[in-house]
Amino acid sequence: MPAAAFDIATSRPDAAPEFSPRQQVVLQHALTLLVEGGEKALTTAGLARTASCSKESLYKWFGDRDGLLAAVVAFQASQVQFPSEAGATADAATFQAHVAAFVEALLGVLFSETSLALNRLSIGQSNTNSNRLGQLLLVRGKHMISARARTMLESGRRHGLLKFDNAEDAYQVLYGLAIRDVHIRLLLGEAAGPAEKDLKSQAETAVDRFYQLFGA
Amino acid sequence: MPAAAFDIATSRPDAAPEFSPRQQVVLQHALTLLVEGGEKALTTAGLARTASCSKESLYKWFGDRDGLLAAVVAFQASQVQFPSEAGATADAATFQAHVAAFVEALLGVLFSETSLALNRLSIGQSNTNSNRLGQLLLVRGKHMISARARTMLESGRRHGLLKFDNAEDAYQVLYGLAIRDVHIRLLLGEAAGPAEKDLKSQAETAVDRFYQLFGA
DNA sequence: ACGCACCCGAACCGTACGGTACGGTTCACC
DNA sequence: GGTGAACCGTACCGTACGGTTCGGGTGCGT
Repeated sequence: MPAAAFDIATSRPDAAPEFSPRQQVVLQHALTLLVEGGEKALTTAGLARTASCSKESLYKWFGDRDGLLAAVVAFQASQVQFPSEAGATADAATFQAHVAAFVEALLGVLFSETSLALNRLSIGQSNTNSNRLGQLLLVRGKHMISARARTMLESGRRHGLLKFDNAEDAYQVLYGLAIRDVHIRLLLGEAAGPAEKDLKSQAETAVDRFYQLFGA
Repeated sequence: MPAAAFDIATSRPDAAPEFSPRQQVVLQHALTLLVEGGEKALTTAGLARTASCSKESLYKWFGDRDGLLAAVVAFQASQVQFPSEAGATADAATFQAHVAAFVEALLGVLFSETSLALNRLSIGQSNTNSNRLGQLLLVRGKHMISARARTMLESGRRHGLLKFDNAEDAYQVLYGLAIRDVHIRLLLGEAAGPAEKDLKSQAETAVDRFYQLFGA
């Protein structure tokens, strides 16, 4: 049992695991394979060949195939960055624009091929392995974003720009207005239409409707 | 090549395939296996044992494993029934109640373990096999429901109860308000909380908000 | 120069599973 | 009673893939 294997069970869910540069390169290759061909395309032999490393190293670094998958998810989650929200509540218009920018970033992440591939992977594994991947994606992805969104919305409420009882509830409505059923359709393999590619107007429409419901 | 094999490629997507009673029993067993253990739990040998049939029959009926999976999806889609909407636009209150009932039924379907298992299956396969399963689920499931919803909303508009430009757009908003991110969280394996199990109040809240946006 | 840590590439093993073949049984129909 | 279709159970085959082992190579500290 190699001591350096990536074991998500023992690592804090909110702790950023540190991968060596070499390992990050390999994980990036794994991600590419995953985006191109789905889970069954990511075999240990195939990854070793693509990334020009040995299977022995893969097993030393990640323990087993599940550890590799978990590492891929954790690695990609650590790559996603949202725009800062410093001093975004100067006035009503800039705050609304800030919310729209947040939603646009959210759409950009969720509709990207990378995110779709990882969601497909986690969903496909969600009824096995005591569901480590799904939990990982939720904790490192969705819950992080949700927390960011809640603080943003709370800030708007404190400044008298929004009115709601429950920030989580308000965020879920914003999410629903923005994502609608596009996410699940993309996950199922439907190609994105032109309207779905215009993230900016989708975000603005969603925020407009959100303000109709929760604007002060 | 058995002549009776279920081949989704040659069957019209909107045509209901006819499975013999014996085959339906087997497909029900397959569905059970799928709900309990996910895709990898549905092996041909396992299904043959569970359903007390021979693998030979499975291959004769469904061609190969992909055909079996497609048949399971088609079978379950044919089982889902929505409440009739006959004469539901008598007055404003009953129409709104009807919309709420529709949304509640939608939530009931999408949040059921069966639907979740089939969505997980289709999503997991969506980057292989030229994506037959995802297309099947979309055409036989989502698009059917979407068509039903659009006619319902159009009816409301004709009676002066709703106001919108694009019925598809309005439906997507209704969908987003109702589903929010609950579907994807359940797909990822998160357990449904008590609030998520109260379909009726979720539906009513969603319809209330929908009327704030699209009520005449 | 020596040893040690790390790693690559390839060969190897065990197993699970998709798919096929075959003998035996039931049952409908003539 | 005979015949053939459908089907069950089981044994079997080929292969793909997860995981292990081993020989050799490279660079670094002493």
